[in-house]
Formats: sequence, structure tokens, C-alpha cells
Amino acid sequence: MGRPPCCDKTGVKKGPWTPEEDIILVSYIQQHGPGNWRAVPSNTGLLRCSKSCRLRWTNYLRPGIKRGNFTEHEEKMIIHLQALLGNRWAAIASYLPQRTDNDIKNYWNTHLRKKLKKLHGEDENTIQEGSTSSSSQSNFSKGQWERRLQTDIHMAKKALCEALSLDKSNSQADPISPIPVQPVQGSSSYASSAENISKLLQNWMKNSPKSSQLSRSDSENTQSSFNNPSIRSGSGSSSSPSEGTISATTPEGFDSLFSEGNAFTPENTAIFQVESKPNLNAENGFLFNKPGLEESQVPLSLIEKWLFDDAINAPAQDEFMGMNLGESANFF
DNA sequence: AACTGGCGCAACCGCCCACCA
DNA sequence: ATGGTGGGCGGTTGCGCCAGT
Repeated sequence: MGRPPCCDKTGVKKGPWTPEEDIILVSYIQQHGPGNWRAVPSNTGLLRCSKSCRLRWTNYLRPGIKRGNFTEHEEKMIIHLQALLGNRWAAIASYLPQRTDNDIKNYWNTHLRKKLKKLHGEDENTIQEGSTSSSSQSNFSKGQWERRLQTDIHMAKKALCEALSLDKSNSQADPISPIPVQPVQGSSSYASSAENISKLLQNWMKNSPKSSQLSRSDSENTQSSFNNPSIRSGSGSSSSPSEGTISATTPEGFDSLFSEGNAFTPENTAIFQVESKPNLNAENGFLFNKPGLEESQVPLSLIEKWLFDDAINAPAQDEFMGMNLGESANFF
């Protein structure tokens, strides 16, 4: 039969996550990698649903997440992509690798929708939401649906093209390149996450005088995990400690890294160096190495090859931004 | 100073689909 | 082949903060 239930609802904690819980979760993921979420609550002692752990990780703790104000460029992209893809926030988020779908969704609901509403008046509903909600999708004319499908295919091709030519894409000024993971400079892949935690902990320490005492046991736990060089890749199903290595070579260990006045900086984040040539894992944002699979040896499936070849031959590089998206194209 | 309403965001809920036993 | 679960995703809610009165 199937698997046992992910968690019984009794005794499951809800509401905002505490820094202690964050540390425990990050520590665990450092050791075991993201994935197998069902095992997380039991293995960590967190009184959280596995789903809650996954969401906390993907929306807040995951490496490479950029928080704060959206740039004008990001706004434009979101508006364009929303017009093209509808409320498929995960798909939109894949074009803004530093933003989570939840962030984009929130930003859309709180900022952009109102902006557009102002701009369009009451017509906004027909322009924007008419193309988005799943309930109205059934009302799509065949032409609309096909156009959307074509757009998706075109984007998939572009995404693949970009992904397969990473070297170039980093410097290309294509504003809508769907890069799965923001290109990382050297070794700072984990630093983003650690930076999140660091900021979080600094606030926590300011607000909670007992925190240092409390974090004692946690830090012992997390120290070992941060000094544990193994990161497992992907879903954790195919895991090998050698797949990715992180050098956490601080003699003071985790405590010193997160102690007040010792926030993560470009200098000290360098301690989390990924040894050897990294591969990007789009799902979890970690860098890891696939043993025995050099970059030049990545095999292309037939479909990938087709998409890649077709994308190269397609002259529609500017098609995306130039598409008639109604008023939204002239939003700025 | 106290109250109130709006806003922003983190987290939850429910559905769906792929996968597993 | 089938039933059940994990994980992904979009919609919604709840709560804290802040400006206005």
C-alpha cells in the first residue's frame, strides 16, 4: 500500500517559526539535504508538519533568496509574465530565481494588481484576471489557449537554451532569461541562506537576552552540522556525501559565525567554499557535483536536443517583450 | 494616548498529480 | 492495477505594523 500519513494533526505546532526552529531545520538540511520532508519533524524533533517544514525552507530559508523591495525590472518581468502565464507563480518565479513564488504572489496581490487596477480602472479584471484564474480558463477560446501553449513552449525552449549555455547567459542582457538559479559567484551559494539566518539571529539576539543561553544546545547541534562537509543533492533519494562538499573551516565553529557583530560578509562567507567544479541544483539551490558527469558530458535527450536546436534557429529573441500584452506592456 | 482601518507578509489550506508499495 | 502518500502549487487567512483620525 501507500506510505504512512505525513503527520498526524495532533500536537503539530502552527504559526510563525521561531529562530530556534529555523536553526534546527537548517541544521538538519545541511546534514541531510532538502527532501524526504516527512522524516524532518521526527528526526529533528520539530513539532511541525512536514509540509510546513518544506514551505519554511523553500520560502524563507533556502539559499539564494532575495528579500525586500522589488526592482522596477523585476516588476516589469512579473507583469509581463503574469500576462503571459497567468497566476502560475511557480513558473513566474523560475524567471526570477532569487524570488519565491510566494513572494511574487504576495507582491502581485498587494502591489501590482492595485497598480494595474489604478491604471486600467475597472477594465483591469477583464485584462488581467480574465487570463489568469483557473475558473475562467475554461472560457478560453481555442486561439487564446493555443497562444498560451505556444508561449509556454517558446519559453521552455528559451529556458533550455539559456540553461545549456550558462557561460554566455550570465553576461547576456536578456531580461527574461529563465535562469533556474541565479548565477553564483564562486562559492557563496550557501551564504545567502546563512545570511538570512544571520540577519534573523541578530534580530533575535537583540530582542531576546536569553537567546545566547538558549542557543547553546542548538549551536552545538548546528555546529556539528555546519562542520559536516556533506551535502546531499536534490530530493535526497540519491545521496552520497561526496556529491558536494562545503568547507566550514572556522575554528570557532558555528557560534562565532552567528555571533553578534559577526554577520556574514563576502569575506567570511568564503569559508563555505564549494570544492571543485559545481553544478547547480535548481530545486534546492545548493551547489553540488554529480560524480562522473562532467559538464561537457551532459547527455541531451531527444527532446532537449530538439528544443535546443529549435531555439537556436528561432529568431524570436525579442518576441517575448514585444508581444502585445495589452496595456501592461506600456505600464511603465 | 487610544482607536481604527489598511497594508504587507508569513503561513496555512486544499487540491492535484506523480510516484510508491 | 490500485490505493494512498509526498510534494508542488495557487488561493486564502491571520497577524503584526503603521499611519491617520
